[in-house]
Amino acid sequence: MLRLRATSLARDLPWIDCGDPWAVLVSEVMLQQTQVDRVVGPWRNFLDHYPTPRALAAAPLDEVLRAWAGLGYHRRARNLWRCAQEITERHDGDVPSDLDELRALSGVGPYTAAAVASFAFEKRVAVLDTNVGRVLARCVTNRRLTGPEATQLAHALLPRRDVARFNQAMLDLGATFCRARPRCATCPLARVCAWRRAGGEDPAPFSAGVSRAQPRFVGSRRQLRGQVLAALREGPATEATLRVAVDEGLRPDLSSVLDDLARDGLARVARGRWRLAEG
DNA sequence: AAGTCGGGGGA
DNA sequence: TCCCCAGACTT
Repeated sequence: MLRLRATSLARDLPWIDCGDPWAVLVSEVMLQQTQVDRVVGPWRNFLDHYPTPRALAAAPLDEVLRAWAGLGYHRRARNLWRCAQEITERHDGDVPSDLDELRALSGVGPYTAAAVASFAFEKRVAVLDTNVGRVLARCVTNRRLTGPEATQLAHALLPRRDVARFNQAMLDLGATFCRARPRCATCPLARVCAWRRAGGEDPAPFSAGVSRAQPRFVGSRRQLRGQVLAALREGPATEATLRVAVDEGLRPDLSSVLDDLARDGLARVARGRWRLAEG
């Protein structure tokens, strides 16, 4: 049985034990596929602007997208904005504590729902992300796990109490030692790690919850989307103006990317001028 | 099951 | 240069 105890190895992050479910929810959405170091600053700024779900729900989307600057994955910002409206309407402005009610919110998937339920409400649920996925595959089982296997195993490992602390410790282990490229030399679990003891190939790749490799970013449509949104954050612009503002090699995809942004509800065009969507 | 979606830091 | 990141959603 894997046993973890609180140690000085735990990371000290501002949303831990902050006592505000909304602040926890915002942090978890920002942390989707985004490193901790990149989230801390924008998280403080965002909560400064939108301290409650009602405050975010009442804001125009273009303003929210400007507050999102630096985080990427801009559909998360729109989803969080819609999420705030759903919380305001369905839950009287309070972040729900029920796992299924959390899961029903826009932009809240299995990971985020479990994280908020555990970290904000002390619910007895396991969080499963890329960090935990690697710890389960390597340290606990030395096996590539299916989704149901990983979910069941993560829950079975939960201690009777201090569940939030346990979940946080699993995340910290994965982020500090059991990384994609593991640092076994200093890992506190190396002695009991199933993979270390057995040797052989790394079971983590393609195991449940573990992030998959992404296509290259430079030269991609994603890069162009980012450049277009950066330009639109400054104000409305014609397609011709945007074309000059983005990298030359990306220009052939501009019209297509603008259509995508409109379809995603992030931008709109009127009388030939593009701008961030207000809602 | 596979694609799509940011952008910067580290090796 | 390549690799990685506290996932969610669409097709």
